Amino acid sequence: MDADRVNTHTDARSETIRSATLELAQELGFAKLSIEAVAARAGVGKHTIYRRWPSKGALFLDAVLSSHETILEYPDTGDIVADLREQILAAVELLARPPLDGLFRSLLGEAQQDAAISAALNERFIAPQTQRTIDRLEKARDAGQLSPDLDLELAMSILSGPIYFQFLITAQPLTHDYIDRLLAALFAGLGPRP
Amino acid sequence: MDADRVNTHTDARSETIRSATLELAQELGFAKLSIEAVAARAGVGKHTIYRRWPSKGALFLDAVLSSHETILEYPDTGDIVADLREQILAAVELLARPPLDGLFRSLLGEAQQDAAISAALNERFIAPQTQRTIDRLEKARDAGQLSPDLDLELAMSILSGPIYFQFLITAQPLTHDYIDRLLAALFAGLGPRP
DNA sequence: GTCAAGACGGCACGTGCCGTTCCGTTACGC
DNA sequence: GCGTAACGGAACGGCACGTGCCGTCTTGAC
Repeated sequence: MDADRVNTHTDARSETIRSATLELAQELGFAKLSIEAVAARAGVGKHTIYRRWPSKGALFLDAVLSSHETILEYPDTGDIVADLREQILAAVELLARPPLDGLFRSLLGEAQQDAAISAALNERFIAPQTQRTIDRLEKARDAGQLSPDLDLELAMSILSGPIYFQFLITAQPLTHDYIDRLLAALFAGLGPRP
Repeated sequence: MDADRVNTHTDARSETIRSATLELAQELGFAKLSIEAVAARAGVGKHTIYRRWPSKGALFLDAVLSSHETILEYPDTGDIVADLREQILAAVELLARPPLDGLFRSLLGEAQQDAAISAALNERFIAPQTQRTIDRLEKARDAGQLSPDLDLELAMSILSGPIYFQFLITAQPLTHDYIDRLLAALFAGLGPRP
């Protein structure tokens, strides 16, 4: 993707703007966030913002993702279920709990209405996260812990989908217990055990 | 939920407004939709719209959901996998393909930023749909086609989650083949077969 | 050391839509 | 036939948009 579509500059002024954006987003929510308010809070002209980011959505995405580059690495203890559980819990604790939950939800919402945001979100967050999961699943498959003919991209959807569904669609709480029951059901399969 | 939160009036004028809303949403997308334009298209004063719906989002939700009351009923042939497959395909064909896909995506996006929309969407669409799935799953469990200790709400998340994930997050196409592979993997389970 | 070029903060502008108010007209219940 | 309520339409103040135009400050080439 075009590197200019979303600003990733590291100069101090860009950092100030990102901080002001995050502050205001926490205070007002994404919907009521305005470029004018960000400029005022950051002590910066509006031009300086428009020169760096093409839209409010792009600025917001960059601010949110830059603030937590934490790579949510995958543990590898050799036990795929335990490792998936740990990684999912870490992601849920970070993204589906205060203070980030509202911002992350807004980000996913905005991506539904702006193709550029959707693409940038995929490139900077979803795709890398997906790839790490697939890499870990591949090791597990090689170790005989997964069905040998399992499509790993499909497995990724199966693992992530119910979490996002709970987060975005039904707005039910993502408890540790839910994740344990989810993993158990997925590995056992829906059908009756012979 | 408060019945006034989302208008469901059936008078002719409300219907005209809903139609104008859908037309403009198709032409411009939800983001560029405005109450002023809807009022002009419908030949109606803005007050007449504000009297019926509290926000652009509420009007949009009502317009989209009212236009397709199609209840996406569940077939019951006795074969749970075949029935799930058919119902999922019907839902995907209706909501994830033109002309409704963009509108449905916008609706889910808006729900992430407006709690009232989220609640109304759940009440009018998500919850009923969920309940129909659970009812069908219960029959299947009683017939011994599902693991007897399966949590049916969890099963609902497991079935729907990957579809929504593909639709909202990765923006990958929802092919028939994908759905077949999804169902196969879910019923077989992720773990190795003994 | 000088100086041109560019980025900057600040201010103002025209535009579009918001949600509300007012006005004169129409439709309907009693 | 009369009063009430909803109506279409126009106008309102307000806000944020994105874009100009200032005068200042920074920076790098020579």
